[in-house]
Amino acid sequence: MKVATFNINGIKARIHALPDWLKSADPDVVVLQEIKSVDEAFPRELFEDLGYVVETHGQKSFNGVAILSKLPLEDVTRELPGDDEDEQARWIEATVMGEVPVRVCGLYLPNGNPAPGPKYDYKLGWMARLKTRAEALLAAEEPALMAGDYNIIPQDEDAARPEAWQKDALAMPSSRAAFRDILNLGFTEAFRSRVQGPGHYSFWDYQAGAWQRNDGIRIDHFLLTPECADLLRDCQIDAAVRGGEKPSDHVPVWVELAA
DNA sequence: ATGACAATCAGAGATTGA
Repeated sequence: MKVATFNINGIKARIHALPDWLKSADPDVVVLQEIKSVDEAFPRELFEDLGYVVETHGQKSFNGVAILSKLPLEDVTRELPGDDEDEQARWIEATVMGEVPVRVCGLYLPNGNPAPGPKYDYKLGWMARLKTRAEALLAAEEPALMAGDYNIIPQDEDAARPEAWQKDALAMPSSRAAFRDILNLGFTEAFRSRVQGPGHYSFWDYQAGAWQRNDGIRIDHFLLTPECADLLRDCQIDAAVRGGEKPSDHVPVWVELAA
């Protein structure tokens, strides 16, 4: 079973690029971030025609997440628990009924800039709620994963120019520590469990020719429970998608899971 | 230190992003 994450930076703007990638990569499940659309405006038929079940958690203008799946989904939920006041659409989860059922959580973690400030406080608060949900996933002792745009550069090797990010909410020591606080509960970061070393990125800014200069950062991640890590067969970044027609600034990252 | 670029909503330019 191939599960992917892709921050598409607007479904309307990716109406060609996303189906094109789905046809070539043929993932069974995709979690999308930044659909930037309300549920009613999401072009679900486009993906249903490609064989996907569509579950969205949309919002006007900003944020918004979704799950596309060729396998049946059960128990879809759309809120990260812990703050009833939080109006931002950044979380969706469902159980994918494959050969082995897998709980798949799709997340769009807050950017947090400028830091310090209220947006950074929101990021850290959101990560504290994420940790609580992560603990519950571990306690269930079942295959589960949390995938999406974490807006975290885990280590200096995950940026082409780490010095440029030192004071940024994506790479500050307190941001990295909050990420490790979750990882260290017992999750496997899928990509780093299989690939070592610098030069692997999932985002390149639209500005200043970042793609052409390979000035990227790696901020889209998969965290697997131990039971899910047992199933991990591969994890790759589809970097070439960034060079396509009218691309998102992020590219897809995917895992292959097998019993 | 700033802006570069893109998307959204709206119907110009502000806001957001990373």
